[in-house]
Parts: sequence; structure tokens; C-alpha cells
Amino acid sequence: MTVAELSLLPHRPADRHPGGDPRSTASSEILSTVTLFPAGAEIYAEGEKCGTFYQVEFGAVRVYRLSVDGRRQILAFHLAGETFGLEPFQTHHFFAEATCATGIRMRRTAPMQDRAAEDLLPMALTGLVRAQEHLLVLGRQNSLERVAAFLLDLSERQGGLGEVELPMSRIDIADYLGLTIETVSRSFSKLRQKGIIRLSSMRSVEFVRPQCLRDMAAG
Amino acid sequence: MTVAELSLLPHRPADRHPGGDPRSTASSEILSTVTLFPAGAEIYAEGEKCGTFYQVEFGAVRVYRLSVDGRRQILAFHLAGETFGLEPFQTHHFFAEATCATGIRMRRTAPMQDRAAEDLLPMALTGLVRAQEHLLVLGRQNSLERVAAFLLDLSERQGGLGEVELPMSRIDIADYLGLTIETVSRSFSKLRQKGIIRLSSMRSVEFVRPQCLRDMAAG
DNA sequence: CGAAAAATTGATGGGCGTCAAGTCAAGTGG
DNA sequence: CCACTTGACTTGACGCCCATCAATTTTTCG
Repeated sequence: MTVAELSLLPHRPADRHPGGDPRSTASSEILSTVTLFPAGAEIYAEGEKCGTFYQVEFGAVRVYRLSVDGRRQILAFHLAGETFGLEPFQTHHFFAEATCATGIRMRRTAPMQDRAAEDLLPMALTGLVRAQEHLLVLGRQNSLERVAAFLLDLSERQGGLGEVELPMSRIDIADYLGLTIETVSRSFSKLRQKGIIRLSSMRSVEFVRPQCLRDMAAG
Repeated sequence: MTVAELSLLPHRPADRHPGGDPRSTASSEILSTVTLFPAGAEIYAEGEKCGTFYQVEFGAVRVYRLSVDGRRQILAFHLAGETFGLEPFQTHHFFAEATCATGIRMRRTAPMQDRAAEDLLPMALTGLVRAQEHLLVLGRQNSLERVAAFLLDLSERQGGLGEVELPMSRIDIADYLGLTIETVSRSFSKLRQKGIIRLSSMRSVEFVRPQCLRDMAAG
């Protein structure tokens, strides 16, 4: 996969200035380059050297590992506005790929300097909390509960409105929830048939009865 | 459950001096109290205020959460020599209990001071790595693979010899691996029948064919 | 030794994986 | 604009793994 590069102002999709040259502005130190990754493009691979932080500008990223027989477990999705790339080793133990057309701001880290630890801790803790929540889902919930919990999690991270955009395929969702795409699909259908959600499009879910979802996800 | 307190020198079981008064020795700042928790005793509970670090002297600890309908998911075991208690909120979101007779050294943390962050990061990262490994197991492995991975993990953390002491019940193992005690028991039996392990006692597992275990756990 | 808890073993059923076919959406070229 | 292709998603049929229920054995501990 090829990768296009373009210079952008920091942060929000609305802030993008594809025409200008943002490097010439006053606040030059917080500026950086945003790279565009098409769906499926690799951001980093298992075995590569660590040392870069990534911030998602738009789109989404999957971080996963493969077992020897090809089974894939997605450990985390990273959505617009979120930061990732911290791993406690010299080399990456995971793969990171864009799940759809995704813009990513990359920042090379000073290799383990003094100030760094303070920035790192919140990042590590966020990852830890997410992983722990994820463990509860994988360990003890059935397929419907998993999908409900997933939709709610996405919704909260997108701002908590009654509509969720799914920036990833069913396969990605399945590999995140420890299910198959068929089971994920059936779960969506069941939620739809029960009038709990509505699928305005393939990748857009509307919460018709949000409390129902919450009750299910609570397990 | 009641809790007995006794003063001890730091770290290893062999270091214990239940008779003397270790506080009067020269290296007084690293001294602290070791509390003895009988099997099942609560160390902290969901909702309690954070602010203490714990180091396991001997025995083991389970950290878990309950869902509304009573299902329990154990997120982590902490064995002799390991440290725990870090949670990124003001109050605990989990329960911590001794899985067997357990000695724990407790150290109250300066509430978020400067130096603290540096000590915290390795702890957070260890937790993160463990949680991620655990996610792979819960997401994609069958019961035999889970038990194999669990035994190997315990073995490594105990020094990597061909014998593992299980400082927890089958129920604890089941709730850690997202299985039932029956399935855990059957998995042990199957591994035993295949000549891969031997159960020298209820809570002591000998690796007869370690490579077999590793092949299974690799998934 | 006797009671209670823990662990094992067996029988049965359900949920989810697997295999397979069908539907839908998006893109391409004529 | 429409036939065709391709990939993603959905739906159905079937089987297996593991949960559930139940009985028995083993271990622990008073």
C-alpha cells in the first residue's frame, strides 16, 4: 500500500488547511506532518523499532497480533483524537493498520528522556483501563452483550450522541470481540429486529433504545 | 475475615523475623509492615479510596470485578514478589483478595507527587502487557490452550522451573480464564492423560513435556 | 473420624463456529 | 446507462465445544 503525505495544522478535521503551508505560522513547535493512510495500510509492524507517537486526526486504527495459525486478535481501536504507539519494549510487539482512510499525525519521541515519563503515564493508564474493560467483555459476555458493549464504547468515545459511525469492517469488530463475522452480523440483526438499534447505513448505527443497550452491556 | 498483622523485614519469605523488632535497624526507611491475609480475605474493595501500594511477600492475590448478575472476571493474579494497587482513579474499581494465606507489605503513596510518576510507569506498563497477553488468550484460545498458557505464565513468574505451585483454587483459575471449574478440571485431566503434565498434588503441577505445553499455548 | 468444601467425572443442551449460499454495495468498462 | 466483477455483509444449516445440571470422589479441617 502506498501512503500520501500532506502538511496540516494540528488536531481536528475542521482545522485542516490542505492548501497553505502551516509550518510558517507562529506556533511552530506543535506543528507536525499528517500522513494519510488508505484503508488497510500498515502504520507499524511487529518487530519494528518503537519511538514514535501517533495521533489519529480522522479515521481509525486497529492494533492487533496474529497467532501462529493465523488467528487475529485486535487489542484496541484508536479513533479520531486519540493517541497511541506506546509499547514498553524497544520493538513493537503488535501490528497497527488503518481500518479505513485515516489521517495520522506522527511525533518522534525523545528516546526515554526525563520529561517523557510524565506524558507517558496517562497514556499507559488509558490503555490499561481499556484493556481491563475489554477483558471483562471477552471473559464473561455472550455475543449480544459484546456487540452492545462495543457500540456503547464507540459511542462514548465519539461524543455520546445517539448515533455511532463504525470506522471499521465487521471482520475488524469480530476480531476485536473474539467472535466471527457471522456472529457479529447476526448480533446486529438481532438488535435491529428487537428495535434497539437502526442501521441507517452499513457503517452507521442509530440507538433507538439506548437504555436497552446499556442493560445488555452491563452483563 | 480477620487480619493478623506482624512486623517483618523486607522482601523474601526467608527474610522474615517474626520475633524481633525490625524498625530499630539501620535501613529504617525501606522497612514496613507485612500484613497476613488468610485465604479469601479482602485487601481492598471496589469504591474504596486508592493510595496504597502492595507487595506480595508470599501467597497470591486476585484482582477482579463482578457484573450485576454475579459473574466474576479475575483480571490479574499477583504472586510473591510482585507489586500491585495502581489504579488510575481516586477510588478502586476492583476487588482485591488473597487467594490463599498471603503476606502483603503495604506502602502508602504520597498522593501524586513529583517522583511518583517514575515509579508508577513500569508498574502501569507491566499491567498493560499482562492485560494484553490475557486478551489474546480470552479472545482466541480454546479451553486447553487457555489452561496451557496459564500454567506457562505462572511457571515463568515463579522462576521457570518444571514445576508450578498453584496458589489459587480451580474456581479462581476458571474465573481468570473465562471458563467454568468443570472445564478447567477437564482440561487438567486431559493434559494429565496425554502425559503432558503430572499433578503431584492438588496444587502442584509438574511439566512432563514442557514443549508440548508451549506448542498448545502458542495457539 | 465426620462434615463441609473442593475437585472430578458424566450426561445433556445451547451458543457460537464452520461451511455454504445468497444478497447487497461499489467500482469498472463497454 | 447497464452488464459484470469484486468484496462486504447477511442468512441458513449443521456440528462441536463448553456451560449447565447432577452425582460421586477426594481433600481439607474441625
